[in-house]
Amino acid sequence: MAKAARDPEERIRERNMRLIIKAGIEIFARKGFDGTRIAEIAEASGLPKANVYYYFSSKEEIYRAIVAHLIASWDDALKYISPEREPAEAFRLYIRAKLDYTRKNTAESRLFASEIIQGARFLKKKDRDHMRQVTDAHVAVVEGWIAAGKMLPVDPRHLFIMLWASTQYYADFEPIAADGLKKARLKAEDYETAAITITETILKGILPAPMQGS
Amino acid sequence: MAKAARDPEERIRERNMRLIIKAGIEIFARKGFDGTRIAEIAEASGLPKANVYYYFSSKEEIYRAIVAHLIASWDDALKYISPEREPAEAFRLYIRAKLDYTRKNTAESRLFASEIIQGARFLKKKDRDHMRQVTDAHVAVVEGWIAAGKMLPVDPRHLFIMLWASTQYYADFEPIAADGLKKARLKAEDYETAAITITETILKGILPAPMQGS
DNA sequence: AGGAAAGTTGACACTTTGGTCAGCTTTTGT
DNA sequence: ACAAAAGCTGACCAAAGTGTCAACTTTCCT
Repeated sequence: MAKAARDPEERIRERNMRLIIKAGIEIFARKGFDGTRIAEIAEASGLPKANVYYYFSSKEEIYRAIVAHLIASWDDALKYISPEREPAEAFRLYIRAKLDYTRKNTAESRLFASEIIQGARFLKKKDRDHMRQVTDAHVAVVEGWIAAGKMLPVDPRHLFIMLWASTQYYADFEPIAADGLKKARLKAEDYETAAITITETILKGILPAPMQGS
Repeated sequence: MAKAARDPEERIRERNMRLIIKAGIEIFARKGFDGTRIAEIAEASGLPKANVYYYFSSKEEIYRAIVAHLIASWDDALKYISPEREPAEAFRLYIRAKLDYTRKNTAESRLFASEIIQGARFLKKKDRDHMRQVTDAHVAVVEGWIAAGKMLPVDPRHLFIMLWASTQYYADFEPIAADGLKKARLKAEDYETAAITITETILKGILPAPMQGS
């Protein structure tokens, strides 16, 4: 009897939890875990504080729910790095996808950055293992390409770090990026130019020089 | 009479302020502005809380003192990007200097990152203008190199962002960088490999292909 | 030596915060 | 229609936070 549940039309719960999570992402991203007040999340989601506590039993629970959700998106862009593809195409797509994600999910990206800077206190070992595994798999693909002579011998792990760094910077450090580009705020076209610059530069850096005898 | 001061041997004041600032950098970096408690800074610096308030009248004053100090170091590595140098040499030195700084001043680097992610609330207009000016000057140098055919036509502003991003990532996001490299913690040698990979990749990406007639 | 300036600090006042709860209203299945 | 389940919330703590202060000790200059 403890199991019985009300499946159909569980809309209220869903909607309110979504509101809370959404507000939480925004505020946790800007204030970090310790700096975030639940009252603020409540206000931002238009619910009384006690109502927030009706759905989540603590601040940590809200935060964990969000972080857990973020991990899932780690893999998404990496899927383009697959052995059947040519390296040039693969990296081109990867860079675009990553920039696209950060542009459209600025708050999530910042929240993740914030969590890491603050010492990755809420990243469970399981999550980190998962990320490591995914990375390992893609490192292997790159090593394959290098062995096949399709890429210059670059350290694949540092290469991935360069890509993560370059693609996240625009969203995570927008004030600095915008200042650097002499814009008030970043727009889609800036991300477009970024994609082109990063792609061209990195590709020239890792692909064998074209038309060259041995 | 308000001017009279005790110049010689003002050691106590200096020493205690240094202790407070040092502890503050560490804790602000990890917790952000809102997340930091003064009691924590007091404990970390070995002083009673009331003594901290004897030197600084508020949390914000400590924070501002630290941020102001950080701005000064923004220029340091950029000095290598100077017109008399060859681009290859300039970028090589710049990348090394920046990585070196972040490795040796991890907490400062993270504090700065944290401040930006949290919306650059305490970066004064004056500071941002200064950073912008410094950037502009170096963009001009790169444009000069491009005009002289010493570099491929890259968007200089996005290029600088790539460099900032790649060189800061290791310190700011150490947990992820370490996982990516399959290490428990980053050591000097990892920064060394990073310097090599970044330098080689970027240089190939921005320098004209060697030995090529038109 | 001795008085003034600088430094120190436990205790206190006041505010904010995370989290609880009892009782209310709404929704839902029958 | 109606009772049970789900949802809602104002009012309330205890704990933790920021900042103050009056009284004490140390350091410094002459």
